[in-house]
Amino acid sequence: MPASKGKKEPVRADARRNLHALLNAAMQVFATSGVDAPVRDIAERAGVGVGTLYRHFPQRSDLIVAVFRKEVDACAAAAATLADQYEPGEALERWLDRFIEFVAAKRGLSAALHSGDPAYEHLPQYLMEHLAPAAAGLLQAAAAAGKVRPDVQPVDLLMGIAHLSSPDGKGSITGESRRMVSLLIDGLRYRPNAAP
Amino acid sequence: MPASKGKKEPVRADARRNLHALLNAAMQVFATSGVDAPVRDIAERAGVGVGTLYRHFPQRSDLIVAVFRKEVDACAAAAATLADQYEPGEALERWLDRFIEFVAAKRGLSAALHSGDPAYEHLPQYLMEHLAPAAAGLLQAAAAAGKVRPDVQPVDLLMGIAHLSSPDGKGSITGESRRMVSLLIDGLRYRPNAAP
DNA sequence: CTTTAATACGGAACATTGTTCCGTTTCGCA
DNA sequence: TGCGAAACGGAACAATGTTCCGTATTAAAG
Repeated sequence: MPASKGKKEPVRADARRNLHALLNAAMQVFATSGVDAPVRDIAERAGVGVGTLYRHFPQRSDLIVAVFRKEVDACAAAAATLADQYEPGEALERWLDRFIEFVAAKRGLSAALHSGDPAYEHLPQYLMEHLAPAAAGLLQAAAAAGKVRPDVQPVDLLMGIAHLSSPDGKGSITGESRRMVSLLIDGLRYRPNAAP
Repeated sequence: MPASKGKKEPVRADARRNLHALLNAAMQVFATSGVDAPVRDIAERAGVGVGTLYRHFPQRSDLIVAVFRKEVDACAAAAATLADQYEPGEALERWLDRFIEFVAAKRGLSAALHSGDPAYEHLPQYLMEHLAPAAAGLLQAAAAAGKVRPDVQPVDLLMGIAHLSSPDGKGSITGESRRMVSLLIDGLRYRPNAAP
C-alpha cells in the first residue's frame, strides 16, 4: 500500500506546474523579504495570478508550512548525496554547513513559530523527525571511520547548532556565529591520543 | 535635581489631554482587539484624528510600550493601596489576583515580545523592576503576620504565576488556569502545625 | 483684553496589501 | 476534434497604515 501523501498532488498538468512554481517563488521571496512578504510578489515571481496562489494555498500559513517542509526535505536529501560524494568526515562537515544555512534562513520563522498559531505547531517535530535520522547516519559513518566521537546524540548536535546559529536575530551568519559552531564541531572530533 | 522623565509631557494643555486620552483608548482597544487593532479604532475611541495619534506615537511600538508601562505602574501602585486597605494576608491575595489579571491581559503581547523588535526588549526588565518590589513588600508583611512562608522569593512567585497563567495562549483565565494558580498560592501559606 | 506666533489638530487623500469573483483559458478525455 | 470540467488571471473591492496641509487651539506678549 503506497502511503497517501499528506498533500495531494493536483491532477492537471498546469496545476502541478503552478504549484511547484509557487513553492519555488515563495522560497526565494521568503528568503529575501521574510514570511510577511506581499502575496503579489510571490505570485508575480511564480508567473501566476494571485487567484492561483489562493487556490493552492488558501492560508498564508499553508504556503509557509509547505516551503518549510520542502526545505527540510531538501536538507535531509543532501545528507545522502554528500555521503555518496565524500568520505565520512568531510560529508558530515559539509552537511552541518548545509544545516547551518537552513537554520539561518529560517530565522524569520521564529515569530510565526511562537505566534501560537496551531498551523505551525508540528513543524519542529517535522524537522527533528526528518533531520535527526540524516544526522545520525552521517555521525555513525564518521564515527566508524574514527573521525568523530562515537557518543554524540544527533538531536543534541542539531539543537546545539540551531541555538548557536541564532545569536542576533537579524540575519547574518557570517561572523562569530559560524566560529562558535566551528568550536562545537571541533568538540566532536575523535582524538584519543595524537596531537593535531 | 528632579530626575528628567523618560517621556516628556507635552507643554500645551490640549496635547497633554489627547496624550492621556490616547493611552486610555489604546488600553481598552488592545484589551478588546489585541495589539494589532487598527489605528483608526484607537484614534476614534480617543476622540482624536489619526494625525494626532501619529504625532504622539510615530511607531505602533511606542504606543504599545507606553500602555504596557502604564499598566505595570498601575499594578505596582495597587500594591500600596491594598496594603493600606487590608490586613497583610488578604492584601497579598488580592494583589496576586490583580497581577493575574494583568498577565492574562498581556497575552497578546507575547508575539511582539518574541518578535526581536528592540523596542520591546526592555519590557520584561521594566516589569520585574517595578513589580518585584511591590510583591516583596506584600510578601514581607504577610510573612511577618505569619500568613505565608518567609522564604518565598518575589521574582519566583511572579514568574511562576506568569507561566501558569498562560496555558492556552488564547485568552480565558477563568478555568483551570486560575485553579492552578490557587494551588501555587496555597503552597506559600504558612502552616507549621495546625490543621485548617 | 487683543494680538500673535507657535503648536497641535483633523481627516481627506494616498499607498500598500489581503481577498474575492467571474469571464476566459487550458486540460484531459472520448 | 469537440466537450465539459478544472484551473487561471487579474480587475475590483476592502481594510489598514501613513502622510500632508489648511484650520483651530493655546500660551504668551503687548
